[in-house]
Amino acid sequence: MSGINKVILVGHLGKDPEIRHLEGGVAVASFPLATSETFNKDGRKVEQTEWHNIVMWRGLADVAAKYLQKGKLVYIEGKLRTRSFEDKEGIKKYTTEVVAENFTMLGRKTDFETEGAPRNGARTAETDGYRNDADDLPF
Amino acid sequence: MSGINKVILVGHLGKDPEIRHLEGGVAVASFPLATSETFNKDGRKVEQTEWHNIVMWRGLADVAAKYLQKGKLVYIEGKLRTRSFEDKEGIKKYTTEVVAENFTMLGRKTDFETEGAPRNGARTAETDGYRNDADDLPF
Amino acid sequence: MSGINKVILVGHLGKDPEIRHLEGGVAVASFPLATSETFNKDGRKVEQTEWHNIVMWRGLADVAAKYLQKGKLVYIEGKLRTRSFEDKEGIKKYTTEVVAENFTMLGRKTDFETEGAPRNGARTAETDGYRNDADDLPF
Amino acid sequence: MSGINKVILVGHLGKDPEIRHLEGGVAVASFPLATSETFNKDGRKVEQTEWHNIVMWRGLADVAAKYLQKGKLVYIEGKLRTRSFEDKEGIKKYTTEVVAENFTMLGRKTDFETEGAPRNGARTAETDGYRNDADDLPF
DNA sequence: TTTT
DNA sequence: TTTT
Repeated sequence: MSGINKVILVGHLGKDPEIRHLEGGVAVASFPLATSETFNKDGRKVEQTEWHNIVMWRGLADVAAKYLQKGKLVYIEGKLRTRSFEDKEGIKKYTTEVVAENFTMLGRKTDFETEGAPRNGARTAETDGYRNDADDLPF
Repeated sequence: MSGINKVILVGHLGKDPEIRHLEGGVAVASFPLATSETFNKDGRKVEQTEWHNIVMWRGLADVAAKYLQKGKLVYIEGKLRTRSFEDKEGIKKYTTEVVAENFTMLGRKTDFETEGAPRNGARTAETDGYRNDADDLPF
Repeated sequence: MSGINKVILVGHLGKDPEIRHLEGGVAVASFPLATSETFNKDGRKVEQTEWHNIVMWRGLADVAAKYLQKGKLVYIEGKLRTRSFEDKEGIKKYTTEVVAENFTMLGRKTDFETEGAPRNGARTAETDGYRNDADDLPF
Repeated sequence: MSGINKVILVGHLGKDPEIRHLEGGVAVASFPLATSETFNKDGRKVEQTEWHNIVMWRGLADVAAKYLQKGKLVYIEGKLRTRSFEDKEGIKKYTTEVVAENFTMLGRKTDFETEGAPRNGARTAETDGYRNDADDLPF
């Protein structure tokens, strides 16, 4: 039976998205996202930051490349996926990623403006609330 | 600023929960959870299963120990947490876990009955929809 | 700026879906869904049931018509939408509905078999985890 | 069996929270929240705003009274609840509300500063990521 | 490596 | 009635 595998994050990009193109031309964007939590410990405020590896495919990767940047606040919805790989020493390791299915930019209007984009009315419908229509992801 | 780090899963336990008690008596339960996704690939049905490491603390661990079992269908809400550890060879590795904040059992009523529990009206409010009231988790 | 409007429900259908076709042929399915919550009140178990009006459009409505039935357990993801209408006395009233964006059937395999469907391997990828690809909904 | 009834919203307050105290002293805060969605219709950008009635109880209401204000951007998690009431003409009507279980403020640091609060370091752990510990709500 |  |  089918199950549910859903992740909801609101956080800041730790770096600009890194874009790769697979053989066949499929675009893949990836970047780290920080979600911080503040709580009281013995009367002192403590901040705990969790880092997530975000991966975006195809059309979503293109939009990410265009609008997401280090420091931006973003809402991301996706699913968990753990895959194995071999490091340089040939040791098998595992990594868990959040494969994004859609994202929405949060924050001030100026936050949506990028270097390469016009400063007036640059934001399109696709920038906020972009939904991946490619559910035929290769995994 | 604070962010959001939320995971929502519906899946089946791959094993009975494993219960440990830390020095101080704090209970920790852990078990693998499978979420399956079925999709069409070239006209054939393909099932993809993702495995998640679930961790429950304190009161939630106690309830898990009492009611959760291999094969049960459960809804879990929690957050992502990646931690490092050294394997037996002393190699540093990372693992990502879902730290559960509450869970709800899904499925038939008979699914809530366990070996050790009475067969009549055994299910209490705590079994379905248990919420962790210990937000002072040690991480 | 764009926001987030998301609803996640797991519950049982109170009735079979009711299917209508708008002028233009667009299919709309609607049905009530019950989500129950059990809690302790003064030592006694009390069950509280909340009823939700679910609406599905286009392809999702077709799948609902085919597979969803009174009593089935289903996971639904969607968004809130409040609209006004006039009752028979001409009094303006409001109703809040959950416009589903995708759903997944939960429960036993036999629960996925319907009257009109073959009893062997009838379940297709579309039955569980159907995602609405029509984001151009008329509202 | 227990179900899931969960709402996740990110939006702006349409008004300051309105605080009432029930007999017994229980605090209740309520306010409208707007979630906007932008999409393309025939090449033109169209914005659709949905309004939600948010209700917060007890400790959560107190925190809301202290920190939430008209215009603020906030993440809210809660559940749906439909209740009936009689309007001034004695006509029975229904209203659906989102009973918040926790909220997190989003946006710039200056957005967390209120009239009555000191401008330096005013924000405490409670302002972002407040979780309602009173699950014994009166409904 | 983000943000407050 | 919010925000962009």
